[in-house]
Amino acid sequence: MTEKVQFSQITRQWMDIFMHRSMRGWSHFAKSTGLSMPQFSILMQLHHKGACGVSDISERFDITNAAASQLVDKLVQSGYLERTEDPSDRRAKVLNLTDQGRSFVVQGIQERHRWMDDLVKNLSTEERVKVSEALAILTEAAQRLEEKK
Amino acid sequence: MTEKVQFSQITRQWMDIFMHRSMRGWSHFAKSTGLSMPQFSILMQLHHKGACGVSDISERFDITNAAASQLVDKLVQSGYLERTEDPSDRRAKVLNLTDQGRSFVVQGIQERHRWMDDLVKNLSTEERVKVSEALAILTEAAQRLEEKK
DNA sequence: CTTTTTAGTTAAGCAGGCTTAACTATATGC
DNA sequence: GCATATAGTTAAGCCTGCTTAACTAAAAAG
Repeated sequence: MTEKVQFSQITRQWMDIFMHRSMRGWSHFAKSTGLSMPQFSILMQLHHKGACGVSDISERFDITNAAASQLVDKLVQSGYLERTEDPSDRRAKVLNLTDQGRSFVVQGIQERHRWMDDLVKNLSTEERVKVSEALAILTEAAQRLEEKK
Repeated sequence: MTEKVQFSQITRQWMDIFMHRSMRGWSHFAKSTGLSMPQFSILMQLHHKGACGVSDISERFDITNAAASQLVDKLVQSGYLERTEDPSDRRAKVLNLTDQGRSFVVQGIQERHRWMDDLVKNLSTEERVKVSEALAILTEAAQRLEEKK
């Protein structure tokens, strides 16, 4: 029982630190690119999940189709997104990151990763093995959870 | 060498999933409370770091004092923040979460934690021990890194 | 073939965040 | 004690995101 409580405490502590760090980092990075957070989030979403349509964006961010269309349009105008007609359904559009758009997101991800690298740098080899194992376990569990839903 | 590459890959994969989830969760939660993301972020910051002044907010979020003052004012009006005069410097204000403000943040954190709980629920006891150990290591490393800077 | 549904766009209008500029009030340096 | 710096507020104005409403065009249903 105390085991369980302690375990819970450990995960919570870690989450608090990690979430705070990554949120801070992302909003700072987005600002440095000159993009608004909503705009940048769309780029991230596309990088994470791959090509999609305008209505997927509106669903994902819980905004109207109109709002999504306008945001997407700005990103297309700015050269971060490519909007082509879906050949299988000519009403729909297929959104894709341009090279420039992708490079923005990748750059942001790398900055986040750098923090983790700094963290890990000072660990011993055994510690690193432990961390590696644990994160692999969690990643797998997350993927399983995703599928089930 | 391949060890190192693999390790790097594992942490990256985990970070991508975790960051994506938590960002998505936070923005969704903030919206459900009726607060804007900037407003909610201020509440989070106060919960994370404790009481501070208006200019600490402007520094932290890289906005002008004027903007911070206005955001804070809205939160005070809405009853989520308490703004009192600093007795040791009567120019300065001390910002504190009200009970209602704190409860919002805590509620958000708990929703994030629930995801992690779901993740962990399906792990074996040994796996849980491994995860627990590893997260404790990372948390400690993060705290050490914070101090050094 | 007509009706209805779906995907997306456009325009008007509102609300929010942010900036600059001007201001008040307190604290600090010389 | 006076000049300067610091903490915060207020107001005007801009830009962005978002919504509703009206619209186009294509697909699906009947």
